[in-house]
Amino acid sequence: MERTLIKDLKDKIDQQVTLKGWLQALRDQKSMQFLIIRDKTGLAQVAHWKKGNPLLAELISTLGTESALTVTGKVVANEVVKLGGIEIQLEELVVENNAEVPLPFDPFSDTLPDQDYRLDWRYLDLRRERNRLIFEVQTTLEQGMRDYWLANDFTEVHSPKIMGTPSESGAELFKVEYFDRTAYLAQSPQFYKQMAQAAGFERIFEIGPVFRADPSFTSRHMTEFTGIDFEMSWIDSHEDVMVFAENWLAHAYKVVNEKHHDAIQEHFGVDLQVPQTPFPRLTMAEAYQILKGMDYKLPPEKKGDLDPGAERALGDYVKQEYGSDFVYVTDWPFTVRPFYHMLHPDNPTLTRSFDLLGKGLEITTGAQREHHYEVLKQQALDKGLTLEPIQTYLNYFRYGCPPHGGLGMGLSRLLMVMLDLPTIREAVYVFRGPNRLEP
RNA sequence: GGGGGCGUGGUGUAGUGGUCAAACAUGCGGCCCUGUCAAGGCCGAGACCGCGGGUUCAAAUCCCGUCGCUCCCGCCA
Repeated sequence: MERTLIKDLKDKIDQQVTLKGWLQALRDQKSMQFLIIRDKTGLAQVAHWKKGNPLLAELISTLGTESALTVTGKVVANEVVKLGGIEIQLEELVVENNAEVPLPFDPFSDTLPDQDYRLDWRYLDLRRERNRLIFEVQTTLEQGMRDYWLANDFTEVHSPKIMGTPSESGAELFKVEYFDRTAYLAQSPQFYKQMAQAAGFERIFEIGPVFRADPSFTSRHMTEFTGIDFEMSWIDSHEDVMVFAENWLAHAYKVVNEKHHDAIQEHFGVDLQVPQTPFPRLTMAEAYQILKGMDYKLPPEKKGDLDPGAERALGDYVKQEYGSDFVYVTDWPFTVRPFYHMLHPDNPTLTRSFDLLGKGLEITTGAQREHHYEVLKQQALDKGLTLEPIQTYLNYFRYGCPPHGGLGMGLSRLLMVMLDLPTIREAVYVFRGPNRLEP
């Protein structure tokens, strides 16, 4: 029999239906049994009169909560039932998969175990509607991003994640055995994005895994995460990238808002708003002035850079001054940026680069890239790199590479910002950290 | 990698030198009551207080080490 979703039961009064879902609660009484069934669309009460089928009653008594069930019965309107005034009179029950008793923890309890313990039993934690919503939002968010890219002539690429040479610094790379030699997991698709520019793709994006061997124990770091990257040719400066990015992000927010606004409000207490464009922009020099005015003291060794506290302070500042959750911080010193960021023609100590902060959290780094072979080589040397290992990359700039720029964004960090999540471990399907390889 | 905090039944907590062979909530088992619906009532099982060492007449409680978790910093998305 065709499955009926719980949300559609109200249209099936006096009909026989089949529900498929989990046993949320069992109230096993003397003459009656009540099974609360949950599917993705809601909860429904199933009633069973024990004397009508004593054998079935016995089976029901053995069920553990969270068992996976198929239930068939007649839908009746009954105003006594507090759950929507509807119940199913049980006729048939198939136990698809009984749940052992006791559960490692009850996902629907008022008090939840520590998050680390819940990560051990991630699939149970994900049964909570709130957690499923995060990934429904993520799906819609990515769809909104893709819509916008596709409408603007972007091509999707999938770059390799196994690399033969440590590309940038090499400090945070995972080594893997590769037959009889060593390979590395990609810590960024950066070089391959730029290869597509040299290839004449003009505009490309990639959503894919990124690996960082950072032993970071914070609420916003992972050793494997999903990177959202795009790169575009024929730009005049990093400003072109920022303009595209803010409109792209606003579109993605709009799509999410249209589909999930009320659910997000209900589960996260966030009244989601589509961000106003353009986002405020602060040069690093301006950011320093603002921090000074706020009496925020940066550690002296952070010269030219921002620490997380400074980022939070700037986030507060733009919220107050501009009512914006987002702010671009631009024109970072070359000393704190990678060698391939383009320098400002009128001030070669600064780069044509930007970070995007969302509610004071760094979610994006972007820049115009240096596309002149000789200049790029010199910048690499200035950073103390040897050219030989990156020669394949440098070659992209020898035979007609257009000016270009782009950015990289952390998908889970964006979700943290969007849904006000306290830790990235909630924003990712399965968390990977220095001490977490399971599940 | 550096610094702080925490580690008590399945889970969440209380207890910070003796009155703790450890309490409460929830969950679990049994019984009672009941068309239940945040169900209620009674009874019961379940923790050598992360692990190892030390101080003390006495340690869940203090000290040292160790492991785990967590937060902040560094690093970044």
